[in-house]
Amino acid sequence: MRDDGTIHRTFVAAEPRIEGTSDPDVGPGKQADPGHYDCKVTPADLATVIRDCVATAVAAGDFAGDAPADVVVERPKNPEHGDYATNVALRLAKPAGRPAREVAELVAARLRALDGIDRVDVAGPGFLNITLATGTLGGVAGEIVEAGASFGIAGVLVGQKLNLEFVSANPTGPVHIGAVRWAAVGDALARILQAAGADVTREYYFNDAGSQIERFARTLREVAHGRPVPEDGYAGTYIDEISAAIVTANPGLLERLEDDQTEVFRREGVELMFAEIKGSLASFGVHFDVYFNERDLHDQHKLEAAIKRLRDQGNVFESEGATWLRTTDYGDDRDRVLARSNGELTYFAADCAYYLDKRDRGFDRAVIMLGADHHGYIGRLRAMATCFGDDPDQTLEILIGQLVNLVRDGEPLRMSKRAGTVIVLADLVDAIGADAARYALVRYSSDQSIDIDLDAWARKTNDNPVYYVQYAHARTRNVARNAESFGITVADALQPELLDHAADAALLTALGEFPRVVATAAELRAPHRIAHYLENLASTYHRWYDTDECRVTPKGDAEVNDGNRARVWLNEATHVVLANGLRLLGVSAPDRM
RNA sequence: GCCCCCGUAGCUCAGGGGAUAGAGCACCGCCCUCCGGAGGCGGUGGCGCAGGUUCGAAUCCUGCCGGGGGCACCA
Repeated sequence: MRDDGTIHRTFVAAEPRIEGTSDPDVGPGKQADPGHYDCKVTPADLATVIRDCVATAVAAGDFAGDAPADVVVERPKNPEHGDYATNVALRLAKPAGRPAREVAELVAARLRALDGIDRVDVAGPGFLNITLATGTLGGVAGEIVEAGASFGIAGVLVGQKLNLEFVSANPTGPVHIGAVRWAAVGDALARILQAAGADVTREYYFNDAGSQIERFARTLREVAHGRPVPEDGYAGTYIDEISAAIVTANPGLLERLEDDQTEVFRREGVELMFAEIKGSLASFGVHFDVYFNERDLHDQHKLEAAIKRLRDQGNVFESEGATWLRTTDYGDDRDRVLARSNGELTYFAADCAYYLDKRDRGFDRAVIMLGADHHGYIGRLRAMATCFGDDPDQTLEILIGQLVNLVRDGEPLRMSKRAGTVIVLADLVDAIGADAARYALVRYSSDQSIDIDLDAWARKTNDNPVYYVQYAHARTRNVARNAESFGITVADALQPELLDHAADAALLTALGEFPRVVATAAELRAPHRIAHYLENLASTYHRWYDTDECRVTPKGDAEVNDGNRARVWLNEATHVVLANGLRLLGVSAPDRM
């Protein structure tokens, strides 16, 4: 018997909850007996129910100990192990001072008394394998269809006000491939965090001050005059285009004083570059709530204010004519310069001011996504937060993602700024489309460095995961269209007990996992978990679709029956979850392909 | 030298302490009188090495070995 292709996620009841009990005033530890449960068990609150059962057993003196802080309920890999399984008894055995299987039997006895649970078996070292009553599981389809777009919304992060900073590419060139991963992952993560209940602000830090901008401006000016690109300048066709555009828009510009010219090229060059960056991100489906200008920090003297604040905290010192922050007191491997000996404020000083500004804007936590080449920033940023008097474990979270390479014809694409062969966001979208690009970039753990094979992701075949998932969604819509022509729709009430085939159960339990997958993806900042879940769900759906007993429309010239009418709900529920999941990844869910 | 990430099937990757470690691709054998075969069913095949913690380790800790990236009064 092969695995049903689905994943096994967990339910965790971390907070004591008493929903699902008959008396809201009776806490878990006070229930007299399990008969108090007069409402039906549903998969969604199974963890809570088990937790309460354990508490009841303890209160009744079945065994000693406390209900564990979290009860883990998972979908067993092996279908013979029931619909759900829990290891509570294994965790309870030690404090109870009794064999795990004995404890398991005591908990099982109480679970069996509950309405909605068909069977509870004790297996292996003391696992509880729970089989839900047919109608209990089938009801999931109704809950999902009813919840629609809001199915999957979890509350694990409610009350958290997060600032999520990502991309933040310098406006001295188009968004290059290295930053594109963060555009895709950052945006997906923002969606997932919001689905988990967090208040999320997407922010782009726009480095429009500093020497790299001056180099950019000088390059534009030199190119306009037909002179060679400066040694430390930028190259690429975009430079020629922007330079020419500025000259056209400003007649007589090249006759003005050099410094005046530079200022015009700087201001308008940054403006044009930024418009292009925003445009390419928009074509990628990525939008920011805040574009934060570094220049504003300078103009409003926030760097000086931040340094004063740090000085007041006693963490600033002068040495060799420069002003330093003593970050080594808080784990950094060297102290950091805030103001150089020539009086110029450093980029790090701007980082300090920017962090302080985020905190002053009321964010509980600044989440910053950086490429692996910036991992050295972690130490100094955390130390800086500590220097401000914050606890960086609470207020600062730096997510490091590994690098991405593009591959074509099995060969890595070598990129050279000088040769103008830089691959930018727009090129990637042109090559494989926004859907495939986003999916390819979020499908892998950010801890993993990845090669994106342009040929593979451009293919419209089943070795392309994004098409596999999208096809499954399109298939749900096609089935719905066919069903409608038979008059089979979700307008008819669901009879959950008719969803009684093993394939129905496999699909229902997979669908029911979605909220937990969203919660886990949010907590672990791991969008790729959504992608893997969707691929497994698509597989489970296809298998269900190919099961003759689970047809939505009648086979041949058979009459429409209640089984068909029940299964259109399951088909619809699958559509809802696939669409919701794809939306979290910023990938479209087509009705037809 | 120090720091970060990775090492799981031939390949690309999942597996936040639990039962027989999963999927896709590739390879072999099947399934279109049947809601879209862009699909499904079956088979072959794996945790870098060595210790440690634990009732239980791919998962946590230490050390080694391999691969990738980083260590500015640059931005």
